[in-house]
Amino acid sequence: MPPKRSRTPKELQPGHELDHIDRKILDLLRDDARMTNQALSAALGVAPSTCLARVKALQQAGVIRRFTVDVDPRALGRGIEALISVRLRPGARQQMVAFGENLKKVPEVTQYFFVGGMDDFLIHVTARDTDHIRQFVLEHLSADPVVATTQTSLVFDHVSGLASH
Amino acid sequence: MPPKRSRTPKELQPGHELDHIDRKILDLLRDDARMTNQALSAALGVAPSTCLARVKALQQAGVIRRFTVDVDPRALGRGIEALISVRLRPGARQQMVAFGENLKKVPEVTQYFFVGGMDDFLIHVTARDTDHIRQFVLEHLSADPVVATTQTSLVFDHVSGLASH
DNA sequence: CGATAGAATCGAAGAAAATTCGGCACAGAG
DNA sequence: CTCTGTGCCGAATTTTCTTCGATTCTATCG
Repeated sequence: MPPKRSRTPKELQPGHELDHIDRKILDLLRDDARMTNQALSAALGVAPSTCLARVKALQQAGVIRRFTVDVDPRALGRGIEALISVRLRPGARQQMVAFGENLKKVPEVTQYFFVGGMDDFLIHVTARDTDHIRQFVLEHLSADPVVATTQTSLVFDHVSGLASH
Repeated sequence: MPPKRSRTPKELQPGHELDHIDRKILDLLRDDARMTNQALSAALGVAPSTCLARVKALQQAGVIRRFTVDVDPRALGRGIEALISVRLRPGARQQMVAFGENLKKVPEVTQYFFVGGMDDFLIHVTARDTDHIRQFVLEHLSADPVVATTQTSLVFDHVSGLASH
């Protein structure tokens, strides 16, 4: 029998209140998700088995969406970052979801926001150089008929993964 | 003797070229950083010990900056997100670094960008409700003498943690 | 072409950690 | 007070991690 992988729900289960131990777990795992369960339980003052059950419950409830790694973009040959504001054509507002789905498949896109206000999307991209960014805008944005306007800003510094107590 | 924790350099070491195996490691760990070393090595077709050495080298070289968890903000009572553009006073451009440092300490701030273009900063915040956002802007931005203008946009959808092949 | 030094990989053994599970303690309901 | 459900504990089991010497690969040099 294959080792059954416990299914993590995509959606956050409602009604899952977090106590101070849960919050401390999240805080510690945010800093180091590879911390051993023993070290975690010791820092919390509970038994390892209890701690493990907590973490599993947090995953099961969708509080922890996933464990991941923070990779330096420069190591992947993406030394430059940009933020691109995109406004869609007024008539194409129904294709916003589809537009977002397409963005997920583009390797240069690391994250994007669907926002209210003047613009519709804000896209965060990583690239080799400015030419690479220009190529991305031309190929994936300007060429798309639903896109009305774009505005690109270079990122000089990006700080992420901050605590949320 | 306490188990000495191998120090991970803050800065990316130059000259660390990634081969296709390294890239696959990063891809797989991005999806599930808690994947066992055995499963990882099996997916790569190398021995567990080799795989472990690779991962350690990637950490040591600063390619992997850290292992972390993706937590649903709603679980922490932060059901609403916003992006806030900030322009600083022309005379206070030297205090930009200090401004960023202060942002790191504010719990509502999950990430921020220091950008070129019309605005100087773009801040991503999570909050309980719109009043909470308004309070954040008043307390941490409008009240700061170096801040010239702000513009807040609500986030309807946020997709992050995309692959970067 | 062949030799050699260096680096990377492998495999197995020992150490450490995760996981399971039966029992216990506590809180709330009846 | 008793019952019941929930969460916690801790030891035994299973799995995984980690180390290390031997081997293979690779690129350079004679």
